[in-house]
Amino acid sequence: MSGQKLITERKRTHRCGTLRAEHIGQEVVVMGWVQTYRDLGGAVFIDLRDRTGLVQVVFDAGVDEAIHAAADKVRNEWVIGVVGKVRSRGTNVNSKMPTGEIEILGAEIEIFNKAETPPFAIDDDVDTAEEKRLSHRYLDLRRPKIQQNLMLRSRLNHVVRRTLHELDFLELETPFMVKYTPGGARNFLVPSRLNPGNFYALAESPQLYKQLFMMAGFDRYFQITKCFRDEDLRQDRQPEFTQIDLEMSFADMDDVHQVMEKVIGNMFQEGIGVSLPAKFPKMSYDEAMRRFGSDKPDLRFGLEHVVLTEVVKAHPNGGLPLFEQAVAQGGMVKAMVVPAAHQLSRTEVDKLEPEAKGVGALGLGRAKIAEGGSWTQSPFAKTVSDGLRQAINEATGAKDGDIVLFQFGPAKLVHTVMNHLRLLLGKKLNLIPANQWAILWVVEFPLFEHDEKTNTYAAAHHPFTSPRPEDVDRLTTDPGACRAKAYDLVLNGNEIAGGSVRIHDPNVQQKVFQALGISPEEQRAKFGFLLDALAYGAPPHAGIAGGMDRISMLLTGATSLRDVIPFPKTQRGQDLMTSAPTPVSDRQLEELFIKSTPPKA
RNA sequence: GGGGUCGUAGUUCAGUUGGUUAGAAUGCCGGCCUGUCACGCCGGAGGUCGCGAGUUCGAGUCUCGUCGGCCCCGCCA
Repeated sequence: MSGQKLITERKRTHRCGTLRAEHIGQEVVVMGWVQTYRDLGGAVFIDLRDRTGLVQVVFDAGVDEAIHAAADKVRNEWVIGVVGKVRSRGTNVNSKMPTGEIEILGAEIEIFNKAETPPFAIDDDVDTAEEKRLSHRYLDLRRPKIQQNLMLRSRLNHVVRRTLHELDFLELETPFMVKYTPGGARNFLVPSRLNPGNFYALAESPQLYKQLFMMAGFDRYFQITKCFRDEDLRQDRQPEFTQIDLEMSFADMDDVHQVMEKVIGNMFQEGIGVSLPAKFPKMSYDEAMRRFGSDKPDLRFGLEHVVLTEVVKAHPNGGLPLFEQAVAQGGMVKAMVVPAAHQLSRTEVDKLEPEAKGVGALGLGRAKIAEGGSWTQSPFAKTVSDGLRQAINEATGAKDGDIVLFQFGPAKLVHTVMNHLRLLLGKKLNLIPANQWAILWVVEFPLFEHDEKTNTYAAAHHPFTSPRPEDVDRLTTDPGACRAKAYDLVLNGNEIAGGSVRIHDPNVQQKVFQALGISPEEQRAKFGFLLDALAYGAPPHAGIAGGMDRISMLLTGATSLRDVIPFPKTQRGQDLMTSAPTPVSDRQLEELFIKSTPPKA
């Protein structure tokens, strides 16, 4: 009853979850793991599991005493093979199982392997601590839901490859071990034994290499590839992650958008049967910040922001000195209306204040609109002038019973806090509809970000991003006002792709470097090879990189990246199964000419 | 670097004001049972209360530290 005969001679004929009424009468060979066994004395029922699902096998003592005795010993998670005839369950159909119309009458059983009792049940319903799941990831990966996630991801990979091949893209590879360049995300470093004291960096992205492919004439490149960033982890951030990376020559922004719309559209259609619009709507960065305080707005619900800066300016001495002060200092004032219908209580509003403070706010201004448009439950109620109050009511559209939340101060902080509050209330008030997909391009990003402390500019995307043609002259006069030919793809409030048109004109590139304060020596040291390549005949080119993990997460309905990555790291970047990273021996370090000086415990 | 939260049986959790032998469900082991599919019934085993100090006559419970999981801010060109 045990051995390997089913493997060497009989071979598997079907996968468990695929059997249906049409197979009735056939003798089948199935193999898998024991999900559950139900021993009724004279009959043993076993639900056998493989990646396609479950099928019930019955071992009947009345039919075959010996096989029943063998099946009687089987336990959960044992790996077995079964030969038997598919038969109807008659009146005992289980409508909850896709295979519930049929069962296999076991005629032969082979036990490939016994199993220890698993530390947690292999079941989607079991709410096991993440720590336990990750330390026994090979068991966690047996759970049907995560298997379905990874099977969907496999299909998505296939769809991406097929779509891009159809569009004449070449799948080309780039190195993981690359030159270290400062700026941007922290790099993981790899010591070079052959070059003592020198290090490679693990690639943050294939960015420079894919541009070099364009300069080499490959015209259209793509790759589904790992990227590495040594930054802190989040629910939607892992230190190694997968990008759908592509680049195309003789292309402008719209060409990249069309390709990506096709790729994402096919992923939705073939992955989960959802049709997205052929073209995705566009929104400018400025509009996104103004209306939502975020460059990745979730358009599935309202609670839009209203900028009141101009309203405050138009009502000098309006009785809200804090608002006026913020405006006078170059800041902004924003409001958000929570309609009366949501019945947000005073206590609930009070609870928002610590939330706002948690993301940097000094406080949370609020007012409840009473009959006739007056304000109550508000620190501003007594001082605000009738004129300013009415103007704010009008600008925000706030009506009787509505609650208005305010923030004022530096624009960046106001946006951050109001965005946080909007997302928080969206969840709290159940405003986010299920099964809805809000996708859009966010375009016209600033080319540079200004650093207040050092009064310098940094590349908002990366230093090879092309400014809009009409902004090229401003590179030297007013860098802060330059807009980039850069774009992000946003789905339900998640950034799922980002890219840009690249600079192919060495003169423009020089101006950008100047604006960034990167000296010619520094340019050579960091990007010499790319500048050389630009000088040898670079085609106009543009590209984008999509976050495969995040896209998979959204399409599977998972709430964490860890549910679509087979072997993820914890928040501290550890692999609980292998316990990586670990110390290494002094001898290994010596060989690499490295000294390690971890802080003492 | 900072904030929040959690850690008790294999698992998920409960555990009162600090007070007898730390409980439940499920899983596991044994027995019975031929139509179960959350099978049922009977019986049994199973605990460094994350770890270390401290307070106390007495700590799962209070204090401090530490380790780890998760969420967030900073960070992620």
